[in-house]
Amino acid sequence: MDCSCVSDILLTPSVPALWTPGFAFPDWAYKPESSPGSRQIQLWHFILELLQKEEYHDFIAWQGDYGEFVIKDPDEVARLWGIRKCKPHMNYDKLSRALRYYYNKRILHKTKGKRFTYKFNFSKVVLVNYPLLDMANSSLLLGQNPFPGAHPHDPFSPEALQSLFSSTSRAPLLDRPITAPDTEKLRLETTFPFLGSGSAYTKPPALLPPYNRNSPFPDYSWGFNPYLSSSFPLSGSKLPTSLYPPQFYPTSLSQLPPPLSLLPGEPMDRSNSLLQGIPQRLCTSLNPHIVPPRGGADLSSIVASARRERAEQPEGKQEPESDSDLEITDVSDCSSEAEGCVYSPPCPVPPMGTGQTGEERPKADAKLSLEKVTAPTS
DNA sequence: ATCGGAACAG
DNA sequence: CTGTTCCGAT
Repeated sequence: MDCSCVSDILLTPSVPALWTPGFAFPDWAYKPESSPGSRQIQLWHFILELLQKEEYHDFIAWQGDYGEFVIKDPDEVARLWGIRKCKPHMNYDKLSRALRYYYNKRILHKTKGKRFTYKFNFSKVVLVNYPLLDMANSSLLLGQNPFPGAHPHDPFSPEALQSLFSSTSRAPLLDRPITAPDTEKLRLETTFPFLGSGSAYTKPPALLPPYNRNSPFPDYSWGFNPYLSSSFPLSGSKLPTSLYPPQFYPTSLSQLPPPLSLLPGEPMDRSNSLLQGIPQRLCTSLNPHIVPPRGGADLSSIVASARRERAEQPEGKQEPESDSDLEITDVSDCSSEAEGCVYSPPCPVPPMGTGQTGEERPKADAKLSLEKVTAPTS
């Protein structure tokens, strides 16, 4: 029998087909690898998604320090994971094993003493996915507080994370799904060699050349560097620049609507202006050469962050081994028929109600008011 | 509960 | 490579 794992949280109504790219996982990030046996969603990614939806807060939720989450219902989470991967016999024991593999990769680590509690290495996972967060971090390094009202010292505060991960707080940015024919995958490894596997930590980030010096890339002052698209020429040097095409950045950060208040049980009105108060000048001051007006990933901050994360490593288990290559892979369902719904713009309405395994509990309730903003016909 | 080795799958 | 499946050890 074929487990119809087509439906999944990713496809539930809580996530609009045109999920706002830019902050959370942009649709292009989910694009399936056009190679046979395209990869499937990764566990950490899946976890992040569960975490992001309130519907699952009974099973898994943020708790404790930033990046820390607790699996309240291991069996349920395992079940969901199993559904997603078409592994009917999945259980927490197995899922946790997979989770443990993340330790060495530093994507996760265990919060000792707390049952079923793990913690994300957001400086690693998030930064590369969330330029804005990175920006926040950057500004912190600059002694500024990008989030007036937010924790001055916690770029990864629960509030920040919540709002960044929450699809319900996502503001529709520029639309235009970047499904450019050549926008295949973007390996972080490619973008951030020092975060990638292989050369991992043996290649100090600090050694990366400044991005304007002898840059192999032309000066695309508007932020989007075509070189980052598909055929990223890694030949000579791998230079990180702006991680995302311009449409992934808000025209003006201050235009972003305030993130919905989330994180039940925690006072967080103050974080309402999380993404609003980011001074636009930061965008330019951080990376004047590459991403002037729209903000973007700042290399130095990422580097700093990566380092900090490293130092953070408790049992200095200097793993010369591969450190995560947080590849953003596709999230299409496990069936080879990923064509059905690739979770991207063309993705129609989640095929629910039909051949569901009946195990899912959609809990439809998303009342997203995300209107599709069609290109601001500039 | 948690960990991590080992074999194995896709 | 990312898990999945087992499993003995702690």
